[in-house]
Amino acid sequence: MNTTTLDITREQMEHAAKVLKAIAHPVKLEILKILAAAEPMDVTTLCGHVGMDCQISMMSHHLAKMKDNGVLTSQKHGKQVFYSIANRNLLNIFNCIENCGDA
Amino acid sequence: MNTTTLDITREQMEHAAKVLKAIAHPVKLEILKILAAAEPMDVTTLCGHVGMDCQISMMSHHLAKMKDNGVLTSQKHGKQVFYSIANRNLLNIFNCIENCGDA
DNA sequence: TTAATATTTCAACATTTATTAAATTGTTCA
DNA sequence: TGAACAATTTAATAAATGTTGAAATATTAA
Repeated sequence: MNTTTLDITREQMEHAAKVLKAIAHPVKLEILKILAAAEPMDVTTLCGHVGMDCQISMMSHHLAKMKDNGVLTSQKHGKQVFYSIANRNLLNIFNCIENCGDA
Repeated sequence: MNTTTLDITREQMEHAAKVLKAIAHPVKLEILKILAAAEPMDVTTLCGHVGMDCQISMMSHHLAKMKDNGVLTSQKHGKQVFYSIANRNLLNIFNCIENCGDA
């Protein structure tokens, strides 16, 4: 029997669930991927990278939720708002997921 | 400017989003944590470990969803159904999240 | 075969999330 | 000032999730 003791409190669990919810969406993962390659980036440019089915309002909603949950940060320069990844350690989730694809 | 190119297709992204959705919930993360320490485990025992607010029907729903998305596997022995983690690589998500807490 | 136990399924409902368009705010520049 | 642009907010609606209790299914044991 394989075992691993994870030392995580219930509160940490609640927090983790919020963070995961904030990124558990194809477009939101795409946003992370794009920012991983080139951050910071403004909303309109980001929307262009995501693809033709991207609407600026939807993008703004996604970004706001990710920012609310501490996944992203933002900085305003003139008319534009530039988003960045708050903690790039989170990007390890992609490795983790790639290795779990063929379960 | 920090950059990292992630080689992940849109399809992988869709899949990843499904997996993340399947675990982005405090109780579901708790289930993973418990199974990480002692798998396989039957539904009733699992429910006992989760705590007083656990109802067997709710547990069953959570387990079904996680199984549907390839996170868990199950095996029936007599009256009981024992659940296991399909791919323990997924547990790295916990490390990843612990390090991202203080963003 | 009936009773007891373990789990799933069903059905109803409340809550949350996603999507879209329109209205609003804030900034720059002519 | 006011036109143009970037982004957010609001509001309406659709879709997905979470929760609960009751009923149904399956297995074992009496």
